[in-house]
Amino acid sequence: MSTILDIAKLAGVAKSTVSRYLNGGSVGEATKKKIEQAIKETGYSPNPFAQSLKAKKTNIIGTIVPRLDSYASSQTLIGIDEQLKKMNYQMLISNTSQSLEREIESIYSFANQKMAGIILLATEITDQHIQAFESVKVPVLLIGQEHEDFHSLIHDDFHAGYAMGRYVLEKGYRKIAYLGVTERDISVGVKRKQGFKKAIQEVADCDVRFYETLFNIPAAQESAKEIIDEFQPAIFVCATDNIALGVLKASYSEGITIPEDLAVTGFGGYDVTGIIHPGITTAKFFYKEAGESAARHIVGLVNERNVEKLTVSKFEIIERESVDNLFKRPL
Amino acid sequence: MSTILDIAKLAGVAKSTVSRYLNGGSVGEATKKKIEQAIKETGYSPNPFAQSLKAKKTNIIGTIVPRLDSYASSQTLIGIDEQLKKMNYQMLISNTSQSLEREIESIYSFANQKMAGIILLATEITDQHIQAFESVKVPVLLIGQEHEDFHSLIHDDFHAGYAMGRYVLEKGYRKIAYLGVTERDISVGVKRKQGFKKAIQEVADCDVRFYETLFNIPAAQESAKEIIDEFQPAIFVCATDNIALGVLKASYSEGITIPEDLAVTGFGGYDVTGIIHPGITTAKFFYKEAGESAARHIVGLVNERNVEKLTVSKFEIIERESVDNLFKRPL
DNA sequence: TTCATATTAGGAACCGGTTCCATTTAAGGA
DNA sequence: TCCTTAAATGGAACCGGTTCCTAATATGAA
Repeated sequence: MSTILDIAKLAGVAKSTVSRYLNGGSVGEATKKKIEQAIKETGYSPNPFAQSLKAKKTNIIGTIVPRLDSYASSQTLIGIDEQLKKMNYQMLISNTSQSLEREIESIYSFANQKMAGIILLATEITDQHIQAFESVKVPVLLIGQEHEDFHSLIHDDFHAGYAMGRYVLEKGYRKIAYLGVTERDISVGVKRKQGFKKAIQEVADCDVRFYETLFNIPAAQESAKEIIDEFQPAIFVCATDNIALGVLKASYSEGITIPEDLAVTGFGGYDVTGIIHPGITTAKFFYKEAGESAARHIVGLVNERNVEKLTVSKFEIIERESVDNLFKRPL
Repeated sequence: MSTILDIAKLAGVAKSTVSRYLNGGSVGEATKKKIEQAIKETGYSPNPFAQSLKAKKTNIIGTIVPRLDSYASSQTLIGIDEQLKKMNYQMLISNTSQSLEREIESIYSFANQKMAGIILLATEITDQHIQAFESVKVPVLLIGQEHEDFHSLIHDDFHAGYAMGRYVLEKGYRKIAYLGVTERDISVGVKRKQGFKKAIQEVADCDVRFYETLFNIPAAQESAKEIIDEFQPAIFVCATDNIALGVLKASYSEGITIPEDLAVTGFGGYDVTGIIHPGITTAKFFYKEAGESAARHIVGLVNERNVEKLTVSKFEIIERESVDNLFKRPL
């Protein structure tokens, strides 16, 4: 591997001149030619460590993600990555396997590695997170959770919840099981439910019960089975698509047909909800677009441009076969 | 951020002594104490760029992946990542969005960034790949494709194909559509088919036709529709789970019931094949375990230990509802 | 006590860039 | 033609570590 000094010697100039050439300083035409020639001959390319050492900063955005094997994560990462590439930044992924402790470690580790900025695909913001973000002097952007102290990009969980509530009511459903998750997850556990509740409160005669389960399919399946036995809802409104899939599995094993005997909705817009049969009605979020937007934001922050503190990403209700129109049913 | 010089001053020693302390050289007891104390006070942690600049090497394994949003990719990445962490290495992901050109770029870029080793989740090995690997002096490991010049870890596509063939025949199917992919993908397009063919050749009276489609679900759905019209197979043996999902969609829209009117099998063992109803019979590969194994291999190569050139990862046939037992059907 | 040999510690060079500063050269104005 | 000013270039210091070499100190054997 050749160094800047090799180029300098080959071109017969000082290495400072080569450096200036590379970084757009003032260099004469004749010298430019010689340096270009030397670089072409050797295939020289600067050592990024030497550059970062001096600059005390990289052009890398560290991205902390709780898991790699989720539709939301991978789509978001793809969006971030593609947009960063366009802006000549790199993305470095740290997968924490849903360990909050590893999240904290990653923050410090990214700071130590002189990342230009940090994006956190957040599930829960603890005091430790806040302390870590404040002690490292690196720009930070949260995705998926909102926090007053930091820049964040969230999905419109509240309005998605509201729209889903309206949708379900308009289809004629009144006996509803809302299958949510822990309230420690503000976006998924609180906001979606609040939006949904608001829609419910606007009509009378609703029999709605609220339940809580975990994020994974088997847990949701188990919960659904119990709820079906005790409450016999006409519809499950699930806080995530995975939970909806759990409900689907439960209904298969109970011999309940969808949507005739039981309707189901989800949140997320995961690919799988459209692949399976019946397709699941869901509130689709635009993860990839959100990732792209996040990339632009963090680069804005890195370059100390003015960036809105809170950005809200859109959603869309996708109608599929898992919900029937009760008003159109033959009597 | 404090530097090694700050620590040296605080402890009243030379910075070379601090460096020796950090790297396990000979340091007296009293000095050790002082340095420990200074490090604790400042929270010092070495600048990785300065270290890498001198060492001309990092402890990072660059991993090139054609896409992030596939079950196989994400599981493999998780396996690599977890194992590397255990061995005190880091993983850096480069997503190429299925562009071969970007794959080549990534190889050179990783070399330039002094990666200790490179793992490529390969789909196709071109001359450009070979040239790139040979010109950078970095250890390389291929996953998913085999090449005589490089170390590789592959799934046992041939035997999985054979086992799937045997399975299908044992269930009594004889009118079979094999829905494969391009032969440029040796593992998926050639090996699986060859294994399957071998099984077929062992029995008489088989009516098997071979088709080719793309990797994505809509394309597979389209192909399946045509094949159903022209050939009316009793079963689709699909080269990937995604293709099997396409067949499923096609049969829904054609009003064909699975497995009564048409059976389907896949390869891969994607989560979704077990979530949906009917579940898809598939040859499951152990992506995460393969990733872990790959991590151990590349680290072995980096440390110039002797590593087998070719490793074959296991598979398992998972029986689900998408295939019937024709021999047990009532007449 | 003296000499040989380990241990321990410090100083300086080096890794490969960037940047500041001083000097030379060229160009333009008077 | 001479002087001022701008452009082009080289030299040296610096970023924060590691490592080699040498010197000082301690240890143990004779």
